[in-house]
Amino acid sequence: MKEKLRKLITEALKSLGIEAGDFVVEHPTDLRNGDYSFHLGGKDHLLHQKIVVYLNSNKPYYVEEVRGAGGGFVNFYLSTEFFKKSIGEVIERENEFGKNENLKGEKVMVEHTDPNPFKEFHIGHLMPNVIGSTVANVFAWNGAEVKQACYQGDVGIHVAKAVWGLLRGEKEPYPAGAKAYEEADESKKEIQEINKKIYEHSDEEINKVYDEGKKLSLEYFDSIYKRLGTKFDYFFFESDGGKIGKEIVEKNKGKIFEESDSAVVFHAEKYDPALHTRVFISSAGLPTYEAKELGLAKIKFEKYPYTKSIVVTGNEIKDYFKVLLAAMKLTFPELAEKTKHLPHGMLRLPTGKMSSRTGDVITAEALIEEVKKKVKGDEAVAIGAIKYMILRQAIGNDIVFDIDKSVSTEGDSGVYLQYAYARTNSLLERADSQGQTLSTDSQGLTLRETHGIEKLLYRFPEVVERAGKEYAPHYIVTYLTELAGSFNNFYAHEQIIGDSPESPYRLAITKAFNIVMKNGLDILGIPTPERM
RNA sequence: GUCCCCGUAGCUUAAUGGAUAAAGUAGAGCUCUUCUAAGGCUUUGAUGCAGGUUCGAUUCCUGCCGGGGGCACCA
Repeated sequence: MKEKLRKLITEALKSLGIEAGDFVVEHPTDLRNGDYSFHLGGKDHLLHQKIVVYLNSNKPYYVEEVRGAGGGFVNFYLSTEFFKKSIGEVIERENEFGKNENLKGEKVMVEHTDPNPFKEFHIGHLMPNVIGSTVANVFAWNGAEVKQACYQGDVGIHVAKAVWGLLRGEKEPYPAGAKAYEEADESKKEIQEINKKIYEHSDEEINKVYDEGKKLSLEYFDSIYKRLGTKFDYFFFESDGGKIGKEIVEKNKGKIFEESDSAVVFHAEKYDPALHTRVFISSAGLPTYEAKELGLAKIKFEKYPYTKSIVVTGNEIKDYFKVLLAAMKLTFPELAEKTKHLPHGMLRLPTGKMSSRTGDVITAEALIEEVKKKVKGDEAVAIGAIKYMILRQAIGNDIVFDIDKSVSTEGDSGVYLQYAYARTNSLLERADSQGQTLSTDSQGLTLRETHGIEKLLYRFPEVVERAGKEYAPHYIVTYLTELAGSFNNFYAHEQIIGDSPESPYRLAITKAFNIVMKNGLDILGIPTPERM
């Protein structure tokens, strides 16, 4: 639609002998200002008038009227015919409505969640998990072939800490190891020794403890993915990335990487003054996360030759990732170009609530259980509430998770959307059982009376498209919330004007709303209970 | 010290350089009693400060104030 109008405007300008220049077709925030509008800039009133007159006398069926407005805006009001047709289109395409093929042929890999074996899956992992899988869905709806990957830190000092704890029979191996590492020099040395042995796979006893612990950890993660509805296509491990990464760095030592204090580093500030030096291979000869990630990029591409690789992680490694990309640009320029880092904020809880027995770490499961308590044990509602809270705002900002707000039944919550969807299910079912039919012919209902629900429904595909272009799933959340509000409004208003509830047109709108809500929630990964 | 991110109604958040800065919630008032009131209507209320660019700035630039994060062997 947007493109059609853009073309229309360009043609109009051309036939008026005006340079097309830059203009943006957009939705006015206020529906009274039309369904679409554009602005030419400058303040040539005469020109402005000429365009409006021209467009009005050459308008296609889908435009009802073109009006000039103050400040040089030109507003398009779409026709009733268009809206009726769009409702029909929603119903016809059903669970395909909203999909487009903009990214057809693209192969996208989204890496997210990345929990570390031997450690807990805490609330911090919920952010990348929810954001990553939603971004993956959004790209799929835009026509791309999408694979989801999980990268797990199965080697490194944190693992050594946990193994140290396991070897001593500690009940909570990781916290015990972490504490000992900080507090006792002797333990620190032991842990570093273990770390090396894990890399080398050289000690029988450690291998046994390690393998068993890793297996248990992965099973534990699997159970959480199941609950959250996450589906990974690939699992990568740091132990794999490390090996290859180290080779890559060593091959380029003296060229890209330099030796310094017996470690191998990359002086990123040489290429960009805003960046800093980072260690790629430690003085103990072990690859750091930087080198591992370099190796990972290669492994990923060999498994799945992507055209785009998205890595979802926390904000705190934003600068580090820039350094990594700078290094990748020199080693694998073609991969660096395809890599996009998507940093997100932290998930925090209001202080004082939910202290965890294991210390200051709160597991994802504990949070889910806590939310469940508030919703009569309904897992689908609890998961939806959590996902909604994460997705409702722009990626990158911190979130203070307020449990009570997350399960609020009014306004801004996942429950509200799930309820709106479930409600239309029963309306449709009732109508169906009474043999009522739907029709997109308005039968006496005018658009004014329907309060603009159609004016939102047809926009769904645009929202999906924009969410993909800007990595902004929150556009979809905002849209669905607005749509649900509009539907309530529409429904309440129908009661007031006394129209028959069995109006075929109303039924058609209800059906269309039901479809869009379902599709939207599917993209967000929010469960859609049929009944509530 | 330096680099990056953030600062919008009481609170939580929106706003591809555009129109009277948008919602939810909280506050005030009103509304049904046949279909889910988990609803609807009305109302109060905001861009940290000072400049600059622009026809037009929450958005871009500079400085300041305030909060968070990174800055060599953790990830």
